[in-house]
Amino acid sequence: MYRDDLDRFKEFKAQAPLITFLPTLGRNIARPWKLIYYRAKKMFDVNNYKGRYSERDTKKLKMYQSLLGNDWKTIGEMVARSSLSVALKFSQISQRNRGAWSKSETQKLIKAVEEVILKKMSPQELEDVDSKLREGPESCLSIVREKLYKGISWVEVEAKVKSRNWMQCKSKWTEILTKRMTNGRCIYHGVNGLRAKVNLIERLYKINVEDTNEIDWEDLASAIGDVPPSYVQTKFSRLKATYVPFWQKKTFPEIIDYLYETTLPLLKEKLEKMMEKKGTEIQTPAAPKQVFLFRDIFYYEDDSEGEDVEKETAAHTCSSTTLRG
DNA sequence: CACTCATTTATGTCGCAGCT
DNA sequence: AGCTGCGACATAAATGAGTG
Repeated sequence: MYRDDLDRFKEFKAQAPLITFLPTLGRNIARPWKLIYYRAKKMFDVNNYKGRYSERDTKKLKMYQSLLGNDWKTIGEMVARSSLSVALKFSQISQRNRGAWSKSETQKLIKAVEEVILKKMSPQELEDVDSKLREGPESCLSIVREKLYKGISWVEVEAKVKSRNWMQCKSKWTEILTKRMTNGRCIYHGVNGLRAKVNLIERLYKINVEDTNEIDWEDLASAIGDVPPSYVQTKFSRLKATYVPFWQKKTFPEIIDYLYETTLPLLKEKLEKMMEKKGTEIQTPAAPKQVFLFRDIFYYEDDSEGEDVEKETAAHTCSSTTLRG
């Protein structure tokens, strides 16, 4: 709903002065006036929404920063960007690595995430961890699912990893986590991938919501398997972009309808063909686990490429499944 | 070897909370 | 009251893998 207002807003952008428009807007949005105001302000900022930085912009930015320090406001004006944008961009380019993650960087990341998560736990929980540790050397430390991807302070992680900025860290972590949560199974590959897509579309159609932000991705994840919610989001984004023409001009329900009516049959057909050919070896998506063993997530061997590193001893609590059809 | 689709990486925006 | 910080998101771009 906020989205719609935004669009409405944009149309007015050219003609109506902010003052006359604001009260009208606020009336039918269920948000504090303050938030509306700041939102609006951003929207009316001509230096916002400028897309990617060109080489030249980047250079200029670097130069101005070395001249002016972190005076983002001024710098923003000079390169015609919002101060926010400029500050973020700088954190991304300043003396940081780019490209593929090295092994040691990855290790550092995992460690950093672990530390940050532990640090954030309540004294109570820490107590538990402690006593568990005392019980036995390799007793089963476990961690609640959500803690693995929610509420992590990425800025802290960035500080520990050093060579990457927080956003890079976050993407990378999602990737690692997805692998480890699914035990390295290729959940979105070949037949499974198709199955997952079909599931996803059907589920989306069924829940019948008006807007993206009403979707419970966590819940939807079971359509694909035991993955973090952000993974599902990415997949949906992809699905939409590859199959729905002009999706940018469509509303959310329109997109879903298109996927359901047009894309779904297509995918199903493909799926059938594939199953004939290769025989059926479909994996039912694994049921989401509420709790994970620490050692299943935070380990430090290189599982970089290749197949899943062998896990010694399946753990008691969680490992029940490797569902094969 | 080019084409297609998946995966990984990069980069911009959103919106709430909390600080000054 | 006005800002700023930052986690959550969305999506673009680059790279890689599979296949006819």
